[in-house]
Amino acid sequence: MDSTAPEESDSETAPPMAPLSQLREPPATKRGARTRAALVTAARRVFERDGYLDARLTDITKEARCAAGSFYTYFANKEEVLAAVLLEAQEDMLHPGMGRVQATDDAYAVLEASNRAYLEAYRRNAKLMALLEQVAQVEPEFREFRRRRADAFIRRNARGIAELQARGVADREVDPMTASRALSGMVSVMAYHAFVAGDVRDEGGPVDFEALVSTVTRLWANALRFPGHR
Amino acid sequence: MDSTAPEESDSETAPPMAPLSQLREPPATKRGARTRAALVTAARRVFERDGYLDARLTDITKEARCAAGSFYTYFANKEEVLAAVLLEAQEDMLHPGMGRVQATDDAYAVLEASNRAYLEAYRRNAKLMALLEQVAQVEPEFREFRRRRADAFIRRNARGIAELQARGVADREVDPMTASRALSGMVSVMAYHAFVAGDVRDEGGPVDFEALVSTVTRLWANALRFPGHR
Amino acid sequence: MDSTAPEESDSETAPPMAPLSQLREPPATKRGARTRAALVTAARRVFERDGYLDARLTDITKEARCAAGSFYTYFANKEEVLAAVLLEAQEDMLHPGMGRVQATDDAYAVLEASNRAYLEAYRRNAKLMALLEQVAQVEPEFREFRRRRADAFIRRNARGIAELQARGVADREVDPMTASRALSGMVSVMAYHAFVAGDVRDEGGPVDFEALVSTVTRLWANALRFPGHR
Amino acid sequence: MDSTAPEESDSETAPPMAPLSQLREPPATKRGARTRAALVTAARRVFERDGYLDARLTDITKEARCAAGSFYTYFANKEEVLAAVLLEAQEDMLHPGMGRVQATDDAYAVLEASNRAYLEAYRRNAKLMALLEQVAQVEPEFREFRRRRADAFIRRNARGIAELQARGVADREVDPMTASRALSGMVSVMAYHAFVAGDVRDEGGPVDFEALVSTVTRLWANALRFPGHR
DNA sequence: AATGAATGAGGTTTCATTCAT
DNA sequence: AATGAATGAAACCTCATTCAT
Repeated sequence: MDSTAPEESDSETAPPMAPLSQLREPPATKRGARTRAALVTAARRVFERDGYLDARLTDITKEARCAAGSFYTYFANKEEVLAAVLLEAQEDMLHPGMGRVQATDDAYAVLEASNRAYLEAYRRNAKLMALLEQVAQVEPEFREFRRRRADAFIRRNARGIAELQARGVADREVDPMTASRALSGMVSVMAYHAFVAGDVRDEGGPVDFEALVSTVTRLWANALRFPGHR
Repeated sequence: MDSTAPEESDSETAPPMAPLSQLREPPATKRGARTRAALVTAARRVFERDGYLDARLTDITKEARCAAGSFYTYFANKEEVLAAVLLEAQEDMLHPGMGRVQATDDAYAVLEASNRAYLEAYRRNAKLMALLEQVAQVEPEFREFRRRRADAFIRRNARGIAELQARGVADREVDPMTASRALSGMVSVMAYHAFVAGDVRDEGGPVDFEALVSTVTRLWANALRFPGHR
Repeated sequence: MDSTAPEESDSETAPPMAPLSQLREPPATKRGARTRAALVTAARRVFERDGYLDARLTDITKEARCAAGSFYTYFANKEEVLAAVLLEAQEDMLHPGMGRVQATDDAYAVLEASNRAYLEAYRRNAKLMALLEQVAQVEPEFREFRRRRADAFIRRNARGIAELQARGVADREVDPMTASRALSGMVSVMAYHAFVAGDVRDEGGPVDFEALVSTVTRLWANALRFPGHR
Repeated sequence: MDSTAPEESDSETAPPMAPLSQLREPPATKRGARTRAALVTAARRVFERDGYLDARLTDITKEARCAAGSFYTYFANKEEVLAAVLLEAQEDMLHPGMGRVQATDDAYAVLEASNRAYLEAYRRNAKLMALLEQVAQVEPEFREFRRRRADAFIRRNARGIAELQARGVADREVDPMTASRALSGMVSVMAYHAFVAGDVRDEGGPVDFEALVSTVTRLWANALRFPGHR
């Protein structure tokens, strides 16, 4: 089974990240490719530093060491660079690689591995996740993006839950999609709190990552009434 | 026990909503009070309609049928009216009244009532909650506000969990605060999805409120391993 | 003889402070008189604290503990209160009383006494003088006021110089008015530097008043070639 | 010796006009340089016409035939353009060139030449001097600018006085700095009266420049008791 | 006389986007 | 392709003055 995750979408089948993939054709020359890449990198840095709303296009071009006008050779506006930034990071954000435990039929172990993979990915991309949260509140296009990303996770986990129900491992009373939404949401909220909101908190040192994984997994397993663990 | 809830703050004891309570002295005359009230009402309407960022002060004064300058008789800026709007709605948002089941010792029933009360309050104030989510991404002052609001709920529920653990009704392996954060977060995510994000969803009709309450309650109870229910 | 002074006017004969004397009739009731007085006092305090330009009418009414509207019962605008403030202080600013040495024919002693009186008056009213300098740069009406005030001093001193020339005590080569303008200006510049600009200076402690008087007097006497002193 | 002058600053060694020299990097292109220059010229014209306070930024851009926003490409605000205006005129205001009489040891002739040079420079820049007086009353930064400018003159003259004292040509009883402040101030007051205040005066025709120079020089020489001149 | 709320004109400032070089 | 200056719409905010109680 495949667990976790919050308010996002895009399974492997669905047209991935639809609205954001409408990018113009890639630069023809090498120099063009270099400039474009510099802009994307710069944009990510500026967005993560200043937030989407406070980021000015000139900040980005300045950071990329190119002229203000050059921006428009590659992007139509701020939204479009952000799309490029997210697209570039998408791979890592979407597919929290977890090959290891796949081969077992210990549902609990699989769940735990899955949660760990999700949380690690979240931690790795914390600033980007924070950015996405912000943008989603402001730009409908990205609200949709976030929704699809979340949905992808939720569906995946729902499939896992349904499977476990079939195997008699999970409580059959709950609707798999609803349960998945609730539990995936639970994990994503914890991730947000630990890696985004927690960043700025003075209280408490850094989050105990393993404790987080195990608490979340335990609650999830309990919620589905996994049999006889612990 | 007293359950549920997401990213909010301020118990009955703590200085309620600290940063927002720094209000200037109330208007001295009746007319002043009327104008101020009109502005707050107008602001709420405009904020809910256009969002915080797109709301222009002149829209608010226009809606309140007063001159642009009058705004500044009562508020220093957009933030301050929003504070007033939230303050006015605070009562209802903070204390999802649930007197009924208090007297029972049936933990499950109390939990369910508590969740229902929370979700009802969320639904009643859905637009405001959406607004708060948006503003929290943009204005640190309101991020703090949201955090305190969430914390209040989380603490309250953590106390409930600890109590149940003491009575042997809840799983003693989990840290009450962490579990509360996870489960309260789970409920708030569901509420957000149902009443905020769901508003704009085309798919699916209106959310089945009772199903929501019972699913959430069941997962919560399971997660804490309430004994032998259902 | 009667010395000193800067760029101002109003002798005893000329229509004193013409543009400022157009005040409305005094308040009829006792209460009115009290309010008006409070406003003038408050205005002086606010002007001296914030400067003329930064002083807001509401600051003045607040300081006077009365309503904004009440201001217009007594004054048409900011200029008019300032006129009232200056008028009230005029006596002391214009007639640096110096009776003592009058009876002597020692020109040097008279000159010194006169300078001392002028400088003492300037020091006493330093904040008001600073205010006047500021306003004169901004409001033509008060530029004129300052000019008349200066002229009065200059004319008075010019008469003194002419007299001394007649008695053979002062250099006959210079035009009394021009010399008076130059030397009176010299004293006023020193006063401004010592009591206005000097206020904010960190360097040097407070000005040595007596040294100031004697230097200024010596230069003045020398300039007119008073015979054989010192 | 090197005489004259009032409220000014910055000798050849000191960091010249400190607070105003914090300029951003100059425009990179020719067009940029042209626009910037047009703005400075326009600003000077508008300031001299309307005064600093009444000058609106839009007046300046209109006068410079460019868009309102273009202003901010080169200046952050009104203060900054004024700084540019003053900086551009500084050379002429600060170094009233007078090479001619340098080679003589006739102290009186040198003094007279120095005074003439100062007064000529003042007259040439009369409108700017008036502007500086106004701004100094309003913007602390420019008050400081004026102070430094004056100080430079005063120090220069003080050195001259000290030298003459050493040569036995000037009265040794007075402190050179104080005397310089007084006499330099005297000259600047006369200049202000003749070229700034006098502009708007109806009475009297244009000032007799040579009479002004000679009166001021005579009083100055007398004040320091230059021996047996005439 | 006093009160204090209401008014509204108008300047400043920002910054995404365009465009001439 | 790159440059960087020019554009201008739009929103905020101030505060002297008026006016209804």
